[in-house]
Amino acid sequence: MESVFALVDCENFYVSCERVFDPSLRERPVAVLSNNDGCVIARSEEVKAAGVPMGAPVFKWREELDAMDAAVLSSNYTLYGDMSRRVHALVEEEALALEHYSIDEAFLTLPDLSRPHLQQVADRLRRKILRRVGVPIRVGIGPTKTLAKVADENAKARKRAGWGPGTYVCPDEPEREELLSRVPVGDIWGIGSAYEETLHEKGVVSAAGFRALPDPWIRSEMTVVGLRTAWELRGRSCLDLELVRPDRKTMIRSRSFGGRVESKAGLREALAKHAQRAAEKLREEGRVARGIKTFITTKRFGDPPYYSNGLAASLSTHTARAAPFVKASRRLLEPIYRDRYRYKKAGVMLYDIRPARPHQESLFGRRRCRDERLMDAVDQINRRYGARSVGLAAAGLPGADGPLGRSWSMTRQRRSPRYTTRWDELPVATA
DNA sequence: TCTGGGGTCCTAGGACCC
DNA sequence: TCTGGGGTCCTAGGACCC
Repeated sequence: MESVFALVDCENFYVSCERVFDPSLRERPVAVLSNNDGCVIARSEEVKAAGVPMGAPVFKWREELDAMDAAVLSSNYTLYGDMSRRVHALVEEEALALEHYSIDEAFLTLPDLSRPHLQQVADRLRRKILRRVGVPIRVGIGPTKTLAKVADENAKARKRAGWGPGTYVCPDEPEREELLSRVPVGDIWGIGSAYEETLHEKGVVSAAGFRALPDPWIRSEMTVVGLRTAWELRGRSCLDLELVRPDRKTMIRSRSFGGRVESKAGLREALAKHAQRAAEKLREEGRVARGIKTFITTKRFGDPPYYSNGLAASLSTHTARAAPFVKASRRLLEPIYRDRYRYKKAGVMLYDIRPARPHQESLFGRRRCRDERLMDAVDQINRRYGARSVGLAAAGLPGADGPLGRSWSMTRQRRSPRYTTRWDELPVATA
């Protein structure tokens, strides 16, 4: 059966989740912040209209946000993750097949019906999610993923202009050409700021202009990735649904510091925390890793001089135990650490990851069993009594001031309750 | 004072091998 | 005066995404 692609995109997802459970937010502008409460990563329409960009540092926009009486919230990923699961489950009921593309987006395939018919399907889906989850979605439909994205963008633009409910089906040629001539080239999925600049220099400003470029030029300037995008815009599908998520190849755990860290001891503690968390995550996923890279950086804005460095190593065996990674992170810090820099961020990356095959870790069978039981116990205690109730001393003691002191601590001061995943944080209805 | 965190893919170039 | 022609593997860097 012929099929078409649809993209379901939750509108201002994090803001919408917050508004489901706190109706007072529905009448107010809302911004949701990144970890550390540093940047704005989700904005209600009012906040967008005021010009606050995605990723904007909140301190720079404090006045604007205050002036419009915006609610400024810390992010609550537990809540968003659970809401995302609900949306995906309902969308799946309507789909031939579904790809969980991101926390707030899903690609799906639908039967290739007439355009008015597809429009009905999209509108029905939107009503259903709104009624049963409370989150408004947009739906864009087209013959390829990239054109479904274009349709979704168009649905957004039309809705802002007061023309539609937030659903749109990509038309056939020649109307499609007319639509693409109005899409700025930088708005195409797969064209970021660097390629946008290259294309502008060539005098190409619209999606229609881009897809008309000769293949060899696109291939040489933008690799096969760019070429696929052009073909998709011409209606030839090159990107399939990814029905099973491929196993991850790397895992990064990193954080910016609340303040600045200069001492080696401070960095050591931070890296140990990250290594420990990464190993914990590995165990959660039933995987083991062998490669580890540590990196430290002073950040890029102001505050010179800039320094950034990293170093990688391979352990003697695949593992998911914390201690080898913590030890390695300490060793790898030595050659890259430089005195007198004010470090802003540190992290570890694990690579060479594969599924754990039970009882194959190393020759030291007895030792391994003991360590495995220890890690099981650690995970159980942390699940029961809260994250990081126990851990390695190298990663600092909970609540104690290690070398990192307060500069480490992550601020998340305005997080809303985890309404849907914690019994003690359920919303209360009063009659 | 204050600027997120986590991923993927592709290419070029070097090391090494036969 | 002259520098093979393939391969593979690895890494760094650049591009993109949400």
